[in-house]
Amino acid sequence: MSTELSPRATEIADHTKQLLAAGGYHGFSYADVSKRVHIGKPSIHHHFPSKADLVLAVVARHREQTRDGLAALDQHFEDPLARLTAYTDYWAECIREGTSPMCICAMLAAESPMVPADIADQVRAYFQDLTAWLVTVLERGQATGQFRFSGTASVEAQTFMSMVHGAMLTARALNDAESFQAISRTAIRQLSVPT
Amino acid sequence: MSTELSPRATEIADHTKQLLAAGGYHGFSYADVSKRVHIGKPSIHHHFPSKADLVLAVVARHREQTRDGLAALDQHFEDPLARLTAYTDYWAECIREGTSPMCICAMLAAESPMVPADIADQVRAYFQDLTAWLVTVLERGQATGQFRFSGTASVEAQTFMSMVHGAMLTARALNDAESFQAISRTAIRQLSVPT
DNA sequence: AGGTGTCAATCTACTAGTTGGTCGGCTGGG
DNA sequence: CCCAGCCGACCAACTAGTAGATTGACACCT
Repeated sequence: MSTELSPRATEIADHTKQLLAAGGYHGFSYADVSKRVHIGKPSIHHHFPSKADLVLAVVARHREQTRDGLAALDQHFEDPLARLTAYTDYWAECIREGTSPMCICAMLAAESPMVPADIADQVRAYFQDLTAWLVTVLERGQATGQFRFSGTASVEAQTFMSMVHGAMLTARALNDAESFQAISRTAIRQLSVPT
Repeated sequence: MSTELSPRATEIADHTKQLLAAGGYHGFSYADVSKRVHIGKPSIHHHFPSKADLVLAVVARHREQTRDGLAALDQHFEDPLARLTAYTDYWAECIREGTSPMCICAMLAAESPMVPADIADQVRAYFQDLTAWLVTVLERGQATGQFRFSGTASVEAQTFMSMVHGAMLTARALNDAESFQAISRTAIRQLSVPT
């Protein structure tokens, strides 16, 4: 099911993900990747024929990792509020530590008019996956009476997702990793029924 | 005060802004600009010595335009809720019509680690300007009893701003301009006291 | 056990095209 | 005369991508 990648290919994909998070599709080159992996430039073409192939593989991996991560999160937490908080806390740590300081799909969404179409399709699918998960969390929270919102769960989920991705932009613009956490907490509080 | 630009320089800046909105700093070249303005590539260097100069000028212009736009909006509307709605409606139309389908500062914020430092500084200033304006609107709305929120006005403003920029990403990713409007309305509703 | 074919992985050397940027000269209007 | 505006020609560096040769590990057959 999940496309198996050789160890080297995995290494290349991981470094590409970092470069992608830093500067987007047009912000890195094969030379950048080859320098980081300590490998010749043509060797990268051996593993991933074209740049589009490489980035596509990275995005596909990111979708899998996200799907697995959310599933694991669902197993650890029953409570909808705890799930939502765990999700934003995960990103807060990524941003604070500097490991993946930004979601690559948010990055590619911004560039989406200037990116190969099949990559844009994967990015759209990621946004739909994430929205779907948020819908289940929000609906469950509405059922337990922890969340209250007026619109459909779908639009409410899109709003929350937008806030998370926007908070990544804000944290970057202000060069202040902590603001992501503050913004996320506020967004969750807005959904929560006052205790 | 505002850096006067010659007609040609203005034309160049306007086209650059479009290209910037489409693909970000690394997503366009001098050749792209020269093709659109129907002018030689070196002529652009005559008006803006380097790419950094060009983009810096475009961002500075965008800051001015935003400042003027928000001031005009403040004059037209007294009501805080009306101001907030007018602000998101403005962007909703830009996105729907295709004129500036995305805020260039949101774009550059994403790329900010890979962009010349003085441009990143301007982008940060834009985010601070916008936050400051939102703070005044939110505080006024809190005073009139139209808005209710639990955190500080500053964090609440950052949250709203993040939601707007994130909604631009979502609209792009889903390739659905209408979703921006739906998300914005939801965000405003979350702030509003139920009537 | 020894030879042989296959194949992934890597390299050096190269391509054609693009990048941001420079230089010197041509124009037309004040 | 001067000077802003513009252009053709050029540059070094970089872009994604290719060609061809060299490794070394594994499998298969005798």
